Amino acid sequence: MDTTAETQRARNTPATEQVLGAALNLFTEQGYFNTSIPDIVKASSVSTGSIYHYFSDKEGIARSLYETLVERMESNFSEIEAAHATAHDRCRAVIALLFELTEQEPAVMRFMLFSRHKEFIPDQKPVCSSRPFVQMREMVVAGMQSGEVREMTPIVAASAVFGGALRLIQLRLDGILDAPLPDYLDEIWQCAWRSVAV
Amino acid sequence: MDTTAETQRARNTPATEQVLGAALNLFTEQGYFNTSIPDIVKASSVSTGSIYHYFSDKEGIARSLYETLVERMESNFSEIEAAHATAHDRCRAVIALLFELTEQEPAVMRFMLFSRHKEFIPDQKPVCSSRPFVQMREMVVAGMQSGEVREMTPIVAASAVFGGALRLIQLRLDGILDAPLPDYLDEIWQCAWRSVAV
DNA sequence: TTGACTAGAACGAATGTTCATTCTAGTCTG
DNA sequence: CAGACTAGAATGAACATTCGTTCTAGTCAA
Repeated sequence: MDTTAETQRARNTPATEQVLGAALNLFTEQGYFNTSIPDIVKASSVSTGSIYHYFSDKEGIARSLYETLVERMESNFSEIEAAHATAHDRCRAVIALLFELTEQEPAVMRFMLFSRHKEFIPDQKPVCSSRPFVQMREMVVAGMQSGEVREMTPIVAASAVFGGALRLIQLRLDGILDAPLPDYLDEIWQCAWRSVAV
Repeated sequence: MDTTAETQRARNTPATEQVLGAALNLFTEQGYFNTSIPDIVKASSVSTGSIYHYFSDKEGIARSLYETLVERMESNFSEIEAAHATAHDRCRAVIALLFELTEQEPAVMRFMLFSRHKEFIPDQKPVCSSRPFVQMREMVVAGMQSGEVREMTPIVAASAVFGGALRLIQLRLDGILDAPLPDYLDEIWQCAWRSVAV
């Protein structure tokens, strides 16, 4: 009720989109702390004054960005849950989506998965406890209940299923993997599923 | 020859140890950019002047820390390679070691695995291409050559083997896992190995 | 043994710069 | 013309780094 969440303005004007887009790129290329407001001004062609008109402060830009992207991921995952019935299909679809997103919008992925949000959005829980990650774990647990996935500590199972894929995403974003991720989808998925299937 | 690497001083005086220890804690607790030199002065009981006597600058502290820890990990892994003959045993030992280290010295692990070094040590390759990670991949490849591990893209195999464990480490450091990691060693190792064994 | 001399180490106040944020003034638009 | 929006100069605080000085311990000459 008295949380800072209410402070959020940031409607979807072209200006805010400009700012969020520029901030996303700068934050992921150089890091949040190496990005100054003047940098964002230059990259977005939106003036200091306007930025502070739409956002409470620099942190507010990051918060707004983060919330938007988490929501997007959340609804992506919900669609997947609706479109597929089995844990097998759902988990595979999640990995396929993450792989494609990484190729299409690396900055989004970098910001979501591999930023230390805590450092610049102080009152933020780690990504791992954000809704999308919870959804991923729920998919695995559902598979355990339906008998597709062997009985074991749920979070360990989830780590086994998604760990390899997340690792590949990191390697790809770090430039260690040359081929696009979807090329590896079948291979890593076979490993992932074999590791937990009954 | 003209690289900055030579500039490194930082012998092992008590003072430098103090500074490195304090920096490790502060960097991992609050992040590099949220840590000021005065913070380090307070936490280490070493004066500003002395810090600049031993280290070229703030970045130099981080560099020194990083290099020390990478070397340590490197030699740990070499010992493991010497002590075990099969890919199976080596990889398992690596995970066991990482799990124990995470419990014993979480800050070390956090700094090594989950900091965005690029952001504060500009000329640093991503961790994933540091020696220890290469060693991990080599272990898997060796296993493929010896017939223990099924034929597949090496880096995908390595991700499958270590991905789950690394994920658990992250979850543990983020406070999502309550039990100490070694409790999960058998379970995750079974998954990991099953995912790539012939 | 003493006292002069030296060099490295330690100190923390002073400096200059960077940067988030604020302010004042101006410009559209309904 | 009123209110939302834009603009960019001005402000002030925080910070990394420098500098002049002091301290400590070792060396050596007499």
